[in-house]
Amino acid sequence: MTETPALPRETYRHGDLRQALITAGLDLAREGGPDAVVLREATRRVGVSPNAAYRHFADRNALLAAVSASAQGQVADSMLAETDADRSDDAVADARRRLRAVGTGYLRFAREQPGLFRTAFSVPDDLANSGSPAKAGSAGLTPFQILSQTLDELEHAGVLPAGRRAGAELHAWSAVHGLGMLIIDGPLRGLTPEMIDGATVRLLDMVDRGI
Amino acid sequence: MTETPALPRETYRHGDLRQALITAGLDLAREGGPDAVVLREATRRVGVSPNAAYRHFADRNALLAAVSASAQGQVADSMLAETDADRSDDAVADARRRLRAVGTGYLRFAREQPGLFRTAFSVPDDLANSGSPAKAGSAGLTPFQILSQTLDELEHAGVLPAGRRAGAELHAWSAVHGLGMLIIDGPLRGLTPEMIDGATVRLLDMVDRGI
DNA sequence: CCCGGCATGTGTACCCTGTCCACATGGAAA
DNA sequence: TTTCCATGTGGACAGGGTACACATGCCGGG
Repeated sequence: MTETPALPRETYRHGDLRQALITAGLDLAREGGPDAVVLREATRRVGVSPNAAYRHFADRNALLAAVSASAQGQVADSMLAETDADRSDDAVADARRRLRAVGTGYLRFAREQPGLFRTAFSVPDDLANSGSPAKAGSAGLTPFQILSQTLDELEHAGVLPAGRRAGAELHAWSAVHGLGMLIIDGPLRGLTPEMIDGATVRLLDMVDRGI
Repeated sequence: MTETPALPRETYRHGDLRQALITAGLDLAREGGPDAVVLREATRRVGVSPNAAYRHFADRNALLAAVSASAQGQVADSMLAETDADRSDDAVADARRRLRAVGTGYLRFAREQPGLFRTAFSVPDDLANSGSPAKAGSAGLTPFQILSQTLDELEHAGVLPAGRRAGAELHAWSAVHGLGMLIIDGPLRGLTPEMIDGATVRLLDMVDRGI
């Protein structure tokens, strides 16, 4: 952010080409999803030759992975943005409300930033990396970690039976993620925002009842 | 299937180039997902010049859409393959079992044919087309139609309250589809088949409880 | 303070892909 | 039989990923 893009730079070295490429990649992803993250275009926007990228990323896929991780950080922010920090004296209601908020934030991001959302989750990943700092949002937590914490609260509040706690991330995430995908480029495109809101609420009802 | 691929054909006309290209596209998709559906490669495998494809498809995207629809037909077959036709005298148990079977078949396909699964659902679609014959399996039903019928049974059996029937496709599908995506290239890759089986069962539990 | 090495960028080149245009061919309808 | 047009072919162009050789100048050791 310290230099003017697409203008010839003063110094031979760029300063932080790696981050600049990721930022450019995020712009591309926002506009057109993962396929739009084109290595040559990213370097062009940064004002650097195409091959310069190879000093910082093994190949296009490595760049895309970095962009994807960064997008996941934005998802994390969106998830937390929906939660209100103040707690009532009803731990059960709090915990359930919080799970809904996290899901709502997740789906809001999917709707508002479909390109970034697809990019965030279209790169093959691994559970082992689900806590990688590269995927964390401003709060330092990755989407998976946020969900995990929320489920922990649910368990402590006694809403989620201990026997169902293990792997619960999976189920909650599946439901919400699936709806996100179906809304973005599945058969649910074209629904009005109101209809999507309704579907979101009812899907979260299902999770609330079923988890 | 009537001609030998990659061999020079006898006649000037191909016979059914359109279908041959779709078949080749399915092979490509099976091996590498939607991105692997490369127009030139498909024509190459069929033994035809690249431009010949343009007599049958407006562009690469149209080919991909046709391949995707065909893949959805295979998903439909997989969903039905899991259901056993015989009914007991317990309509409630039957209906619930059938919903599980449909979900299981869907997820089995995702695991066994990840490339085709991704291809089936990576093409932007519309609810209005969810019943298009191009997406139907051998039984003449599309995945969406199969799910709808199953939910109708659930409602008739009294398991699904009438007030929750509308849009229930959405929620059931979301949950199962989300798990499929997470298994294929989300953070759940690398789980053993047993773990995936367990996750599948428990996810279907959640749907069963929550829908 | 200077200098040399190595990280970082550049240029050139190759192959692959999608797609446009002009042209060829031959099966079928008149 | 003749003609027409649906179907294929060939050539060409732009854009993309990436390998290889080369350039540059920042930085640490003398």
